[in-house]
Amino acid sequence: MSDNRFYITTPIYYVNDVPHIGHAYTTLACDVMARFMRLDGKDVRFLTGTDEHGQKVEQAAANAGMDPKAFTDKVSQSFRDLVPAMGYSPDNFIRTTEPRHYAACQALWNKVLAAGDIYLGKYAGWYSVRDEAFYAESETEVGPDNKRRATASGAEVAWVEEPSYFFRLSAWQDRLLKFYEDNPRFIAPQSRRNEVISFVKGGLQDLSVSRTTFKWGVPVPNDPAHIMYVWFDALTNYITECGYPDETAPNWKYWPADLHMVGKDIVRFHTVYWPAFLMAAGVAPPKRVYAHGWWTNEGQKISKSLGNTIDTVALVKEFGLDQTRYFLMREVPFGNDGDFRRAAMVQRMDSDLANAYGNLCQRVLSIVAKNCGGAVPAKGPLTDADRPLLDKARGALAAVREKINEQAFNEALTTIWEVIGDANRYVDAQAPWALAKTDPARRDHVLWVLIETIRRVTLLAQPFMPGSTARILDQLAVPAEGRSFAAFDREMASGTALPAPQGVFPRYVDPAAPAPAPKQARKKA
RNA sequence: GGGCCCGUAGCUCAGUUGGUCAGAGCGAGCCGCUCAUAACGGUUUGGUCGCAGGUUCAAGUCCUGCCGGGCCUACCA
Repeated sequence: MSDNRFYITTPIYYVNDVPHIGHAYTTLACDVMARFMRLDGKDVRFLTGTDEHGQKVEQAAANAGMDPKAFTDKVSQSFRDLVPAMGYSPDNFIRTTEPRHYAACQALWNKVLAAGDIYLGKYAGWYSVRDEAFYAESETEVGPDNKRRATASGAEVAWVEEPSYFFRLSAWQDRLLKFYEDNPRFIAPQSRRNEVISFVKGGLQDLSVSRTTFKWGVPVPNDPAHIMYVWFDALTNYITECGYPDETAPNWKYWPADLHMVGKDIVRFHTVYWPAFLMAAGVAPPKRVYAHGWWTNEGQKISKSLGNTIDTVALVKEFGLDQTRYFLMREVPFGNDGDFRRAAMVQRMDSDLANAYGNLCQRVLSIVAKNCGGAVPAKGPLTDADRPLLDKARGALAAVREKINEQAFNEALTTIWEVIGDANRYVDAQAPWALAKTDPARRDHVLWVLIETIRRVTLLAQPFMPGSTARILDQLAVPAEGRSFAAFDREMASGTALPAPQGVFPRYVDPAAPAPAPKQARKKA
């Protein structure tokens, strides 16, 4: 709709899971987007939440001797706790157990039904409770214990026959392909887009969208023996938030979403089923779905059975919040799988943050504090030595914005750090400590250029590291209203009093031994 | 079986539509500086651009085959 609005969502997380780096990563990417867009003057809506329905939850609640709602109230808390722990800034945290969500699901269902794209049939097949999915017989195999399991997931399956409502997905193949073609940005990255198109071209089968084997979910209108398929329920949260079906609701202005951020495992639900549901109901599909990759841990796949899951909160505790956020966004080209290595984490923390950025701030600010009376020094005439640095800093906003619009977070950070690198080189080349004796006015001017450059890169780094950058901006005496991108070109005013500088990015301190790390720590693995 | 992606310096990766494309960062060695969080800067580090062919005046950059890694999907059953 209005290009001044920006609506971004995380998937809603299944409460039966324990939060891990996958959840944290998806939400972090959204948080960076949301913060950037807010700073860039957009009217942002950033939504995250939890998916609380389904047979697994029903069973888990029963096992715990609890009512499902009470149970989900409890287990969803760990996801809500992640918000402050990771510094996320969602505008709302939605839960599928909210009454308004039931209303939205049922309204969407009725629309699709009225359009003739939902019909009652019968489903028979091998069903896995754990996977919440039906499998073709060929997708299962009988193990030595005589139990049949899904080949892909290893989950036990049972033969189930039940009446079921179906979504007429088979009728949407051509319209979906047309939609993909007309909206080349809809699926990202490109490789995922290729996969989805290839999948849809391979033919689509009607989709079972209701279950009668359990109760914990949204009842099908006028046929409460049926509970809606979890994905029909879950995906709808994105429009529930906007007030659906009330298209006069205050939040409806945010729809269609600008970006659904998802992990690569749930691309299909978001790029095939979801736009088909919406188009069937006469609702505009979202503008873009970005499927990011997975993390491995020191080169190994992460799995619960291996016990090598990564607890992001523990990372924050050891390395710091902004350091962790920076690493996750910087280390890997967004969209690719990434490998978490402690050595790399420490490397980033020390080289990029402490040495390059933190030390730049510290060295410049301490010269200013000692030589310029603790105030922003006087700007003098610009020379050819100053212009390349200042020009690059000035151009960085547009460059970073371009990267952010493509979710190229690592490239956005690279762009910022190029300026930081140039600034460090500029310090050495200009040697303000030498100028102190020969040309104090020039010295002041050089320091002004540096402070101005630090201000700009720090403004741009805010979405990634909100806490640390706020502290640096405090040290630059940049007022709150000077921290949005609207103020990007508002230069530092000479004479402004500055507080005493303080280090913001410490180097990593090994809590164990003071012994230096072995030099060739990672030769082979 | 079909499809998609990838394999470039020790490590992580950039390399548009073929012709300074053989690069960056990190690590390591050497040198310099001293404002700073022993931080910063300069410089070096000599990679058959997975392998083998082909197209072209010219190919990491296009084509074919092969090897290796990842992913989507199908089926044999």
